Amino acid sequence: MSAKRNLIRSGTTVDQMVRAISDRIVTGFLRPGEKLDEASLAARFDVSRTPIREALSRLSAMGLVERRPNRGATVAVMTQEHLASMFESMAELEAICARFSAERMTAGERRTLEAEHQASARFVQLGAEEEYELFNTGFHTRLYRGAHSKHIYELTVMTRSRLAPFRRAQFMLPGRLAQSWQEHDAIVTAIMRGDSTAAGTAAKDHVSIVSEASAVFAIGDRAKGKAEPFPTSAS
Amino acid sequence: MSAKRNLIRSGTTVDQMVRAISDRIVTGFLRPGEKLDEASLAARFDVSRTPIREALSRLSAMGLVERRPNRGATVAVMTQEHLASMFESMAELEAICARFSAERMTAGERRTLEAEHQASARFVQLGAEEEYELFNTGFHTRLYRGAHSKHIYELTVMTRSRLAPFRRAQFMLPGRLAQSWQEHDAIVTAIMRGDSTAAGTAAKDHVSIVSEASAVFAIGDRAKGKAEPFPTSAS
DNA sequence: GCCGGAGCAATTGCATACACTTTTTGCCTC
DNA sequence: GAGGCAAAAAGTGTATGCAATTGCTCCGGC
Repeated sequence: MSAKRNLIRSGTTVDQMVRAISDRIVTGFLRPGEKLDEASLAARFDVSRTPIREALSRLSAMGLVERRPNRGATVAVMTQEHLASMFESMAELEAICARFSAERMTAGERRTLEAEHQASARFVQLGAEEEYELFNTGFHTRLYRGAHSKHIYELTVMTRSRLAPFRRAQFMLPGRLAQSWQEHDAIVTAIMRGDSTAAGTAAKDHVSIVSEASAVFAIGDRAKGKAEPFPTSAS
Repeated sequence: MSAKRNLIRSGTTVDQMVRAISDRIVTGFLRPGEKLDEASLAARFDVSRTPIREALSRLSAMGLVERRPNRGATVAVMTQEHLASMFESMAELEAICARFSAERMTAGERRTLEAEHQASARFVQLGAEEEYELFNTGFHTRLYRGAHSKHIYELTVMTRSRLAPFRRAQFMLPGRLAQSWQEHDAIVTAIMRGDSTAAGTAAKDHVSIVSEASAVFAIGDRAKGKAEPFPTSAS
């Protein structure tokens, strides 16, 4: 085993490969539609083809790469339509979670949700984007858990993780923090009232706005033709 | 390659293994929580461990088996709560598809949907369960496609496939065929009118009823302990 | 008698070698 | 010169062997 890889402390080799390849995909180092040759990847990361194959399987399940039998794997092409479709799905899923949360959250869950939400106002005042983003993730996770439906939770988390790369830049928009907080407030208020319809609507609107904000960035990124902003390691 | 396996007509070895293992899981031959030893499975099906490993990966992604690093795979335990949660999700997803279909289906899609639906009345009159089940799958698929949202489609199909084993027996209930057709009719009518709210509600109700019907069977099936109804090929 | 650690067996993870499928390239024919 | 077929090359799919991790058992100490 190469000494190099020992330094990258982490779990199994497959996990490392999954991370390594998905990183290169979401950062654009590997372009959509690009062919992923098993042997090359294996050589590139100094492992055998076996863990590469398994990593590609997992990435395929995640939707980051496409695999066709006997024809190898390619980086999944995320068309603008598909991206829109995923945000749309995300809005519907969040709406479901919010509705269910309004109906099913325990008193304790409601208290925690509201408390954390109120606490996050501080980050808005300070303009602490990092911290707010961290809180934001937790807030939504709470919402998903509050639905008390394991499968809905899984679907939602999966969709969110697939959208993650396209959401990164949203808080760079001026005033987005405060607006986000207001939207959260509408959701929390509805949930505290037990008003599932209002909670659903608020959640859907929240995602829709994020969607628009992100789409601008995602597409802007592409359109600008930022083709080579990455360290072309080795080759 | 053993001549035996050549007779089992199908794609790659991994596909066969996925089918074989998932069959044994959904039919109860492999019980929930049971350990899935790679070597044993490989010997059992007369293949090497490699395709078995990949099959287990896929089944894990499907949610049929659980895998822990260095600890092997076990048949996923599907609690009654989780099953209920999945049917609930299915109802919500179908509702979304129906709503979107009511809003977005093209004139052609609407025509086809209605035509096929009307044609299926014949299967009900004849009591042709096999044919109706086949049509039924197509009907729902049309609904999912009609939503014109690739990601929603994927989520819905995925959830449906995970529920498939628990739905098989539903049409064995007396009068279920006619009732199913009536429910479909409500959905189709709403979609033809472009009434998304009504379509969503009708679709949700439809799944809820299927859910109740299936739950009875699923649990009954297990309790009866149908352990050995399968052609134990070889060995 | 119970708890803890070291050694051993069993099983998973990774590497390499071989087989089969697909694709490309070059040659032959029209 | 263009089209098609065939053979080779490239790349995926499967098998097998070895390394590494886990869990168990057995022995020793408290």
